[in-house]
Formats: sequence, C-alpha cells, structure tokens
Amino acid sequence: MLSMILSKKHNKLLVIVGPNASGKSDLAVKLAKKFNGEVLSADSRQVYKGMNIGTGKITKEEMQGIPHHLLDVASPKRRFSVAQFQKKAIETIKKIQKKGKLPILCGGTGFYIQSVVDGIVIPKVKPDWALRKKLEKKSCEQLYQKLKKLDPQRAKTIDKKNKRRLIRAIEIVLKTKKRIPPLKKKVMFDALIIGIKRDKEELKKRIRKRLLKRLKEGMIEEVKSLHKSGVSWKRLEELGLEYRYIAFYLQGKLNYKEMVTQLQKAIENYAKRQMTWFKKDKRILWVTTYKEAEKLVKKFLEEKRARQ
RNA sequence: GCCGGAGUGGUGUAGCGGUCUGCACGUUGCUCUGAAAAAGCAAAGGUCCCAGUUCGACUCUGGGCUCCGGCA
Repeated sequence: MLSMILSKKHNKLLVIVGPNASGKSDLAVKLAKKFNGEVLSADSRQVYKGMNIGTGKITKEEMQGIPHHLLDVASPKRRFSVAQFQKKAIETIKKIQKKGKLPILCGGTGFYIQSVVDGIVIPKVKPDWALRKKLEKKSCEQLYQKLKKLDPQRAKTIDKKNKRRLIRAIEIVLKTKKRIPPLKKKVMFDALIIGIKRDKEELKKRIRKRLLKRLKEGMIEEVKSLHKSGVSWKRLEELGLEYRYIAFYLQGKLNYKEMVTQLQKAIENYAKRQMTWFKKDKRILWVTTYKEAEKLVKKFLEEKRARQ
C-alpha cells in the first residue's frame, strides 16, 4: 500500500470524466483503493433516490468499501440543480481533504464538474417556477427585447433563440434588481482531471452491452415502481434517456423493440454531447488504461502543492 | 402475362412548367452563468434511367427499369 503523502490541509482533487459507459466508476474505485480516496459522483441523475439501474449507479458491492458521496441526495419528484450540487460537493470535498484523504470527483455531467473545478460563481437566485411559467408564454423575440431593456450587457452575449436561458437571465435581473455580473470563477482546488478515452465503435458496443444487461436486471420494473410511487410520466420523460424511453414504452407509445433501438441511439448521442463538452477542456489528460491513470495520479500527489 | 398505383437526400413525406424543392427523423459539428440525460444553434445530403414537347422540366408525353396491389 502506498504511504500517506497527503497532509490534513492539502487541497488536491482528482477528477475523472468520460462519456456514458466508459468505465468511470470502476476506475474511481480502483484509484480510491490505491490512493486512500473517497468518491463523489458528479452525475445529474444519480443524485435522485430510486433511480439506480437506469442511471447506472454503482452498487454496494461494486463500491468495495469505498465511501461514495452525492448519490441519493434528492427526490426524483423535485428538480435538483447545479447550484445545489456545487454547494454539497465543495463541502464534501473539504471534509475529505481534512481527513487527509483524496477526494475523487467522478461523473459525466460536464456542467456539474465545471461548477466545482472552476468554482463558477452562480447568481444566488433560486428558480421561480411561477415566473418562469409566465415568461414561457412569450416569444423569444419578446423575451430578448425585455432583457435588452433590463440588462443590455447580458443581452449582448446571450443565445437569442434559447428561451430557457433568456428566462433565467430575466429572472436574475428581476430578483436582484441589478444587472448580471460577468462570469466569475473562484478556483478552490488543485485539480488533476483525467478523462477516459474510448474508440467510437467500442463505446457503442459497451453502451449496447450495458443496456441489455440493465434491461435484464429489472430496469423496466424500476421505472414502473417510480411511477407507482408518484413520479409522473411527464417527469419521467423529462428525466431523459432510460426513464424517458421506458416511460414511452410503459405508456404504449413505443413497442419494446422500438424502445430499445431508440434508447440505444439516444444514449449514443448523449455520449457524443458529453464528449463535445469535454473536448474543449484542454486540462483533461486522456487515458485508456488503469495503469496510465495510476501513474498520473502518483505524479500529481507527489508534486509540491501549487497553491496554499 | 394483363390491369391499376407509385418511384424526390440515409428513411418517411410535401409541393410546383421558370427564385437555391419544403418538412420531419437520422447524420455531422457546435453553444452552455440555479432544468445540463435539459435547452438551443449550425452544416452536409435529393428529383430512377433514356428520349421527346418547351425558350425552360423535378413537374407534361412516350419508352425502359424497379416496387406495391388486383387479375391470371
């Protein structure tokens, strides 16, 4: 076993990213065992209770005794958000560091990862669903004009055709009565970001294999019981991928075969979108094997602390 | 073999004698400030073949080929 190199006041953070089905959880556990770490999931769907097979959530056995955080912290009936994630994640990371252990942030939700690694400062305005519903009725053009009056600066850079973003921007200005400040970042951790690289065809095969396996393991039953426990079809569809397509199937909107092929396609597309996000980040060091990752982490931990 | 119907991007379709043929899905690339598995943007890609009519044909006419339905 490796001797402890980390002091109780280090600020190191290991991050593992990669597309769906690339083998992140597995790598995280292995590295956690090797380097005395604890894992934090950075997955916008694994935060929900009862969403296990469909999200590919790690099982107790697979954890092999390594503590995992930020799983099952919210109810699927309500919406969880990046800001909530960011707060919990930062708190947890600090706690792990204080124990002299290595926090390992592992997941596929790029935005969630970014919120922690870059420490983006998110305006402290909670979603106001009544307001959003009201604004939803207006056209993009109307919303854009409204924003332009309220905050010409923000209007310059916003995506004029994205209603959701326009509404959020207006929401912030209305609540704070101030213009939206330019994006601020507050980097708090000394992070090493490792990405798992997979060949396109290989990834598709892995997705397929995993999908069939999970169907056998009762993924459909899981969605059924979520619905029984009060999660509406609409909400399940909104949760995306597995939950969306299986909800379609259970409602008779798709037959079994259609459900499987369309879901496979949707997961592949999602994996592609994830890669679009990650490709931009030049800090990510891409690996294909555990050994490569181990070497990088070892070097990272031996480095003199850059900051602090 | 005969009679009918149809052939338009990868798939399903819409339309028109003369602006680059429209749409949906798919494909590819991209954006991202409390919904991010969300939301949004952009690009590539087509008129079955041959002849005729016409100033001009994806559109009309004839032939061929292929597919579908009915009769044999």
